Amino acid sequence: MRTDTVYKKAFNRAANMLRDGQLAGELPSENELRRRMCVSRTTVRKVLRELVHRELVTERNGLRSTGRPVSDNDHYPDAETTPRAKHVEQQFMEWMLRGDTRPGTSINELELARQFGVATNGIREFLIRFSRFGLIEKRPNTGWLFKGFTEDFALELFEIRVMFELRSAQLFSLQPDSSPIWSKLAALKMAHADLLERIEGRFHDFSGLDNRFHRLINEASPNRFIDDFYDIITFIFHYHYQWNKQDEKQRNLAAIHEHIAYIDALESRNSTRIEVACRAHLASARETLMRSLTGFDETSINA
Amino acid sequence: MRTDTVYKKAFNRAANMLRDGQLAGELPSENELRRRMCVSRTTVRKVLRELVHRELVTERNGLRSTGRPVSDNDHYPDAETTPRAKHVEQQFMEWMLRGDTRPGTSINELELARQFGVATNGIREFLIRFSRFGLIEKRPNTGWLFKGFTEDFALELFEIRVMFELRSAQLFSLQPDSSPIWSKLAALKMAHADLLERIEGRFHDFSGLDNRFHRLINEASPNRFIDDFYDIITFIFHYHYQWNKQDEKQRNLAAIHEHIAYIDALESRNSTRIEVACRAHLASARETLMRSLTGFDETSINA
DNA sequence: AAGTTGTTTTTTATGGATAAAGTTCATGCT
DNA sequence: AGCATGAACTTTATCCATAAAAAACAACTT
Repeated sequence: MRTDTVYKKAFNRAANMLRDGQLAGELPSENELRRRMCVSRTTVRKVLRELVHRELVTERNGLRSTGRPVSDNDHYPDAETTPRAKHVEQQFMEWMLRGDTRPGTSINELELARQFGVATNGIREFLIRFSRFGLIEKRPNTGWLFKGFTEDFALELFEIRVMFELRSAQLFSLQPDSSPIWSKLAALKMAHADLLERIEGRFHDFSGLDNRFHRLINEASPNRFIDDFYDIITFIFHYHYQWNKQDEKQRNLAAIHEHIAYIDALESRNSTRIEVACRAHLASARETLMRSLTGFDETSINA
Repeated sequence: MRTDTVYKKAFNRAANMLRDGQLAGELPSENELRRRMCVSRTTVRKVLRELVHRELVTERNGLRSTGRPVSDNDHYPDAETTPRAKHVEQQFMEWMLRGDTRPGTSINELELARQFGVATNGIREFLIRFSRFGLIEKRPNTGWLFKGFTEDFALELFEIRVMFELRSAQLFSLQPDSSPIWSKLAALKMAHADLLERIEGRFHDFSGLDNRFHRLINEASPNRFIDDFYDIITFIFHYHYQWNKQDEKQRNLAAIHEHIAYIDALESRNSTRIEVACRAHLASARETLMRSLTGFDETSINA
C-alpha cells in the first residue's frame, strides 16, 4: 500500500505552524493552506480532519480556529514522514558505502528487497535512478554490477567537475554589473565570514553553504547537463561524508578559506586569478575525497 | 507475464546458424552453444527442444545433428524478439518526437500505459531511465513534465559535447605512436573513404561510422561520465533522424568530409589544427540539428 | 463572479504474483 | 577429474491490484 507520508509530513508542519503561532485565531481557507504547504487540498482536508479530531483545532458552524496547545507527542515520528523510495535510497547508500561491498559485487534486486523490507519494484526503480551516478551498471536479465566507489571514480568525477566549474566561473565573471548574481555572491561571502567566526560549534553548516556557492556559480549561465552533474556530486558527497566525519572541522575550515579566495577572484573578474582559485579549491576537494577514500577502504576491511 | 523474447531471438539466431551452415553435422554441446549465443543454458535447451520438435534438428540416442533445411517461416517475427521495455522506448520516442507534443505538456503514466498497452510500471521505469536525457522532469506525486526537444536543449547539449570532444581529441593526439588507437583510426579513415565512393546507395551506413569514430576518440582516455553523455547523443540522434530524413545524403556527405579532415588533424597531432577541425565538425552537426528542429516544429504544427 | 467546501474521478506509489531466464546442484559418462 | 545432461532453485521482467494523493467537478455562499 502507498505510504501516507505526505499526509503525515503535512500534519507535522501544520502542528508546527499552530505551535509557532503562524495560524493563530481563525484558520485560513483550505486553498490557502494548500498553497502554503504545497500539497493537494485532499491532503489538507485530511490534516484538518485529524487536527479537529485531536482538538488542536476546533470547528464551530464551519469556522475553524486554533484549539488546545500543541504538545510534542502530537507529531508523527520522522521515519513515518519519509516515503519508501527515500528509505530505499538511504539503506542502499549505507549498504554500499558502509558495508564491505567490494567493487565487482553483483547486486541482487530480490535480496535487497528482502533486506530492506520493500517490494522488488522499489529496488529496481532506485537502481535505475542511481545508475546515472556511474557506480553501478545493468546487465540485462542478470542483475546489476557494483563498479565500486573507487579512486578511478573520484578521478573521473573530478575531471568533469573541473571542466564544468572553470567554464561556469569564467561565464560568471562576464556577467554585467547589473546582474543580481553579484549581490548574491556578496551575501554568500558574508555568510562564509560569519561561519568562520562561529566555526567551533557550527562547522556542519558548511555543506549547505558549499552547495549554495557552487549552484550560484552555475546559475549565471545555466546548462541542464551541468546541473544534473552537480546533482551527482551533491548526492555522493552527502552520503559519503555523512559516515566519514574524520577531520570534518579542519576540512571545512580550509574549504571556507578557499571559497573566500575564489569569491574574491570572481569579484576581481580577472580570468587567470579565477582559474587559479577555482583549480586550487577543486584540487583540495579532490585530495580530501581521495584521502578519505583510501582511509575508508582500510577501515572497512577491518570492520 | 514476462515475454519470451530472449528465447525467440535465440531461436532465430540458431535457425540462421543452421541455414548458413555454421552448425553443419553434429551440433556442439549445450554449453558451447550457450557461449556462442550469449544466453543461459536453460534457454539453449528450450531452443533445442523446439528445433528438434520442428525437425530442424534430429536427435538420436543423445546425439543431435542438423535436420531438414531451414525455411523462411521458421523464424519468429521480429516484433516478438523485442522485449517490452524496448517497445515502450520506441513508442514513447515516437509519441514525443512525431506527435505534436508541445513543451510544457505533462506526461501521464497511466495514459501512456493504456496507449502503449503495457503496465504502468514499465512506463515509469522507462521515464526514470529517460529522465537523464534532460527532456523530462519528475514532479513527485504528480507526474512528469515534458520540457521539450527545443533549441535550448540542442544548444545545451552541444555546449557540453564540444567541451568533451575537444578534451578527448587533445588527449587522443597525445597517445604514443605505439598505441593501437592509431591503427584503428587509420582503419576508420579508410572506411570513410570507402563509404564516400559508394555514397549513392549506402549513405545510411554513415551513422554507424559516426558512432564508431566518436567512440574511438573517447577510448584513448576513458571517462565514464563522458561515455554516458555520448550515450545521450547517440540515443537522441538515433530517434530524431529516424523520422527526419530530409537531406540525409547531403548531410552525411558533408559530415564524412569533416570527419576526414578531423582524422587528418588528429594524425598531424597539431593541437590547433585538431581544435579547428573538431569545432568545425561539431558546429556543422549542431547547425544540422537546429535546422531540422525548427523545420520539424513547423511540420508538426500542420500535421 | 470569485472563492468555499463537499464529492467524485483520476493518477501515483507501493505491494504482490508468476512465467521466463539465469544459476546451481546432482548425476552420469568418458 | 572433467565435461555433458537433467532437474531444482533463484532471480528478473512483467502484469495486476489498491490505498493515498492529486485533480476535476459540483454545489453553495457571500
